[in-house]
Amino acid sequence: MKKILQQPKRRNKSLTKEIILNTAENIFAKDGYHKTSMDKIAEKSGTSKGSIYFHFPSKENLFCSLIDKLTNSLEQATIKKINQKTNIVNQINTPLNTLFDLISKHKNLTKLVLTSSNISSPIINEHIFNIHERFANFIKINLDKAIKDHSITPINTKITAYAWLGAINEIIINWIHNDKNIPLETTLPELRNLLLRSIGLVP
Amino acid sequence: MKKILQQPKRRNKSLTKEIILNTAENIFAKDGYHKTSMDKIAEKSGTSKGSIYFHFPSKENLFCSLIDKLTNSLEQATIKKINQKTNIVNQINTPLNTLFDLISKHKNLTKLVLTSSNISSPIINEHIFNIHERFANFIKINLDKAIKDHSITPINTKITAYAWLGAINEIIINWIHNDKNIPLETTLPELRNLLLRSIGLVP
DNA sequence: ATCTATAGACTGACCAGTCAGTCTATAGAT
DNA sequence: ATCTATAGACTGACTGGTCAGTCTATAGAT
Repeated sequence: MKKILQQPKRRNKSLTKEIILNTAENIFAKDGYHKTSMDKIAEKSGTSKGSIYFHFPSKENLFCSLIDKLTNSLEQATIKKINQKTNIVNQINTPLNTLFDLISKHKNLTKLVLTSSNISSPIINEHIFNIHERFANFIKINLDKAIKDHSITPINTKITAYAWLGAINEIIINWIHNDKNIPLETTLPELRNLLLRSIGLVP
Repeated sequence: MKKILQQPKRRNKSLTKEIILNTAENIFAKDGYHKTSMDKIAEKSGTSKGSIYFHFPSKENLFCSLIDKLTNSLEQATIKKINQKTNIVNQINTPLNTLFDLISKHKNLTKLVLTSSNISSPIINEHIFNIHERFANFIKINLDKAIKDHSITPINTKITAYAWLGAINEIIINWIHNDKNIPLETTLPELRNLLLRSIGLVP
């Protein structure tokens, strides 16, 4: 057996896990899932491959953990805002503002989440699909509420929710792609009006 | 050097190219970009790797050729339909019908085109982005026309076009994922109304 | 004889995941 | 206060496999 001196170990409990997550976040966001190797994450995080596999069972799992972390914070921030507002227009406006604001600050990550459909891993695909479902459901529930209290006329809220989700995604993806430093917020008024009109409200 | 007898060659000019394209289409659609190897395409098509690389310079190029072939036929079919119709409601309804009809018949391929964003290849990403742009532009031009002849009130047609594209995509992706044999057409009336309302028309 | 299409063995790079072993903090015994 | 023993965090060389792309040989057409 070879005997090669190891580097001195860090001793910070699972602060290492946090370091790995943060590094992975950056590299995945920059290079995408397939071009990111576990070796690179180990190198850039100043840890080691063994350490990564000590904290995460697989690359897929690490990736899903990341996506969860991100979408959870998005969801929490948006829910907090929507509950403060009473009328339907503000209920659309305010969370959309919050969403756009957060997204502007996490451009690469958003791209990662929005476009990681074709990773060819059933596990990840299912994960991403569930996130879409969660967000669509969030929209649906709020539309259902609005119908119940007669703020809007009855419509198929499931289809509407998915259509809205897709519309918002596409606007964001397009904005990410053209990084011309135009703030995402400039599209907000038009998009909001579009969404409002689509459920029969006149902005 | 080993000397192993080759199989007899096929002699069909560049019918081979067509065979390769068709086989690749099926495998890419079923397994996704990364899980599809050139060896598998060679094997399943009954040709060889050498033959594939004779007809296509790279895997990326083969994939892009495929996407082009598909989107071109979609675009052609849709354009043909839209030009026949005069009033705005039919101008939305008819091509949407055609689109949904074609998509229903090419479920796997649609999935392939709609979700191949995170392939981590700059060339393919750019290609896909251009296709989005082309489709959005197609919608935009028709909306602009409608504004010009006062069928609808002025709006930001670029944002609207991308929002529509995203909405339609998301509905389709969702339909593909839940393969419960529910025909895609059932979502059509609601989606069409949604789109119409979003530009200020009352269905 | 030359050109074109084809076959498939081969190369080289890359990479997820494993494993045998190392280091360090601390709990409990003395 | 000092001395183990154990747990748990960590290391990086290594393995086994994959796969895009290359190369040489060759069959048939002109």
